[in-house]
Amino acid sequence: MARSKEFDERAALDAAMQVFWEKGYEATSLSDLTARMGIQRTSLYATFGDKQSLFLACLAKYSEATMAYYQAKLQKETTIREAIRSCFADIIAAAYDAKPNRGCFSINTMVELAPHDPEFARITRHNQTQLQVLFQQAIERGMETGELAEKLDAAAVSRSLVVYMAGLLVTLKSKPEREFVEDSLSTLLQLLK
Amino acid sequence: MARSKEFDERAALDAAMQVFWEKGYEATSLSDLTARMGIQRTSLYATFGDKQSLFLACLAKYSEATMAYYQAKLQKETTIREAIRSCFADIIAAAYDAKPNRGCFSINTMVELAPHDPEFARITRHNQTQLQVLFQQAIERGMETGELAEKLDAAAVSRSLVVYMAGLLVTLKSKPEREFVEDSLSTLLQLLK
DNA sequence: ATAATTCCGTACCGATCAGTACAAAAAGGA
DNA sequence: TCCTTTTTGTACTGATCGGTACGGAATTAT
Repeated sequence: MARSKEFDERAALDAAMQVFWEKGYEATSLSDLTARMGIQRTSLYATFGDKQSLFLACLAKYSEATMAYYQAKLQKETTIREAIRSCFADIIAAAYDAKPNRGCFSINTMVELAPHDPEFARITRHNQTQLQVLFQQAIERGMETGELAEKLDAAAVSRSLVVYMAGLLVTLKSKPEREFVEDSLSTLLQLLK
Repeated sequence: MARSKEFDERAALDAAMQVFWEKGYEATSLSDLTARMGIQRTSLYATFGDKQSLFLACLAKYSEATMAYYQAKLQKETTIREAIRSCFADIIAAAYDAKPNRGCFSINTMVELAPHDPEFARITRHNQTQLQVLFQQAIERGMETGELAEKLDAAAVSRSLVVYMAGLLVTLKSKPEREFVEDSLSTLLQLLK
């Protein structure tokens, strides 16, 4: 038999995800990846395939983690309204903490790759839709419990929320005044009344 | 004296803008630029400086044109509400016509360059703010004429609008179902009631 | 210990990148 | 017509890109 791998595949994939998330696809070089992953070029190709395959694996990993995060968050808070507000507030808080501000991996990919590649358009569109469904289900729960008004169109409102979230993630990349995004968020949440 | 330029500087700049708008900064090569601009490499450097200088000139040209477009649009329509709806409706319509979907040059730049370059963060943030002011002024006019409710917070609502617009431009890059974005838009415009 | 098998490190591939040197060509002023 | 000045086209620079060939090192089974 042969020797076994000397590195942790999951850890390496996670490191690659960080690089792609921060720099995007084109701006990330194979040297960037191997340096951060702590493995050699040859090992990378043998384990993850070429650059695009690795990127796809990273994006999938990110999507799963993110969906699990939002699913948990939307069920934990005391009220639906507060849960949703908390999702957006966390995004704002993270943007002013992190350096540099990475935003959302899926949204970044949507901007960089979706327009020229139908496969990436499909994947990122799917991620967006998954998130919208989570919001819709949360809103519907809120309507059932009486927390939210019965007249709400849960599908339409949740669609507004995810479109707005994409806008928030993008806008934060320019480091606007906190007041700017916080005012916009407060206003948006009036849609839940 | 010497010979005069053989090409139209404005036309060349406009051509460069189209390429950068469509492909972004990094993905655009000097060869892409010279091919579309119809000039030689040397002429490009002599006239516009290096790649980044040319990009900045293109972004400035785009911003001026876009602001003029929105300023005119927000004053032309019959009602403020309809004028604003029309701004967003045009974005949606353009996204399904154009191939590929270029979105907004300034927003694209915000995603690609702002996180790693404070100068680009400043420029794109400024563009975003300028647009927000246009919306705010329009809303204030609507409140004065009685078209819109007096209780509106024009600044906060206009901030929501531009954040949402960024989200719309980004979301459209994944070619979602029209229903998706149209539902979200109808819902968002309830903020103007 | 030895053989078999897999991983790892280096060094390289052709292609392309942004940017430039240089000389021929062209145009204006005299 | 001739000289000066600028533009233009070609060909090149060193660097970096994604991807790979290949041999030595390490590890397991025999």
